Amino acid sequence: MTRPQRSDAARNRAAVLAAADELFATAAAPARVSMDDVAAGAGVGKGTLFRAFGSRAGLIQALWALRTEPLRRAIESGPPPLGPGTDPSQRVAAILDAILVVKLDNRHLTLALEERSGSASLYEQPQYQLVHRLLSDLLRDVGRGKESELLAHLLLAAVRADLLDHLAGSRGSSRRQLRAGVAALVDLVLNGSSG
Amino acid sequence: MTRPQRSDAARNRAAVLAAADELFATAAAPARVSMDDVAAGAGVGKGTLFRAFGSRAGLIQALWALRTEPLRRAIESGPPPLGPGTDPSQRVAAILDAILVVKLDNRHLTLALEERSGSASLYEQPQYQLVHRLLSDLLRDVGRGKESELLAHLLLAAVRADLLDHLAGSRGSSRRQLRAGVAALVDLVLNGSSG
DNA sequence: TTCAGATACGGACTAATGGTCCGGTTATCT
DNA sequence: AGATAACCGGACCATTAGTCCGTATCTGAA
Repeated sequence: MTRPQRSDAARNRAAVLAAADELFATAAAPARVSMDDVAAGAGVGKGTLFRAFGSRAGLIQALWALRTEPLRRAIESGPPPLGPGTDPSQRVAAILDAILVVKLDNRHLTLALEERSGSASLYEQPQYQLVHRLLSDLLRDVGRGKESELLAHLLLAAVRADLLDHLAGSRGSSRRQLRAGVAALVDLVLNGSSG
Repeated sequence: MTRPQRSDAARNRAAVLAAADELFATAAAPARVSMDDVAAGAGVGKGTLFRAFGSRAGLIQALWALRTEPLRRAIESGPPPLGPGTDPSQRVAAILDAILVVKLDNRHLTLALEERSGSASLYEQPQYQLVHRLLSDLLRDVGRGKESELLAHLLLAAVRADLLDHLAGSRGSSRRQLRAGVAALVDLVLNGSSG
C-alpha cells in the first residue's frame, strides 16, 4: 500500500524533472550535468533529489520515460503503423524509425541514458528489454526463427546513442540520411534485399 | 627527436602493463580497476603511471594495442583471408570474425576500452577509425557505394563490447552461436541473402 | 482550529577516484 | 667520479555520486 505522495514532494519532483530536462538539453555534454547542478537548478536540496529518484540513473530513466510516453502509447495501443494489428514488417520499420527520431530529438538525454553507470549496461534496462522483446516477436512472426533475438539486438545497435551522435555530430549526417540508412538496414534484415 | 627511454622507465612501463592486464582479467568489472590499484599492483607510484600513459584511457589503449598487435599485422600484411589480396567479401567476413574473437577473449579489457571516458567516445578512437575506414573501403569495392560508410559502422556496432558481454554473459550465448550470428549478418549486408 | 506525528527537506559530510605537482632519486654520458 | 637531465613516488587536489540527520512542513483527526 503506497499512500499518496505529499504535495511538496510532488511539486519538487516536477521541478527536478523540469530542471534536469533543461540542463541536459543545454549542456555541452551530458556527463557535465552533475546532480548538484540539477538540484541547484530545481531550487531543491540534494537529499530531496536522491529521495525522489534514487540515483542519477533513476533520474535519467524517469526523464526518458516521460519523453517517450507518447511513443510507448502509440506502440502499445495506437493505430498503424506503430500500433498492434500492423503488418509485422512494416511495424518493425515504423518502430525503429520512431525510436531513431526520438533519439535524435533528445540527443543528450539519450546519451546520458545509454552511458553505462556502474555495472548496469544498456541491456539491463527494462525499457531496452521491452523493445527488444517486441522486436524479437515481430521478427519471429516474419519468419526469422531462432535468429530473431540476435537480429533484434543488431537492429537496436544501429540506433545507439553514441553512434547517432557521432554520425549526426562530428560527421554531419542529416536526419534524412540517417532515417534512410536505418530504413535500408531494416529492409535488408527483413527482406534480404540488396540495395 | 625523441631520445631513447631510460631503462627504469621502460621497466616500469612493462610492469604497469603486466599489472593492468592481470587486474582487468581478474576483476569483476573493468570499472572497478582503479588507477591506484594498477599502480599498487605494479609496485609503482601513481605519478609514474600517469607519466607513462597520460591517462586511464591511454593505459587501456596501450594494453589493447599490445593485445591486438598480431591481428593488426595479419590484416596489414598477412596472408589471406585477413591480409590484403583477399576477395573483399571474404576479407570483410574474416576481419569481423577475428575482431569478434579478440573481443570475446578480452572481454573486460574491451569493455574498458569502449567505455566512454569524458567526452571521448569509441568513435573518436584512432583504432576504431582505422578499422572503419578499412571496412568502408572493402564495402565500396564490393559495390556498396555511398552506403559503405554507414554499413561499416553498423557491422562494427554488432560487435560492440557491451552487447557481446550481454549476449555471452547474462544470456549464455556460446562463442559458436555468436560467430555464426555475426557471420550471418555480414552475409546479409554483403550479399543480401536471406537466411 | 489545533495538534501530533509521519513525511519530506536540505546541505554539510563521506568516500572514491582520476589526475597533478615537485622535492628527492637515479640512470647515463663524459 | 661528477654533472645533468630524466624519472620516481606519494601527498595533494578537484570533482562528484550518494548518505545522514536535525529541522521544517504537510495532513488527517479531534
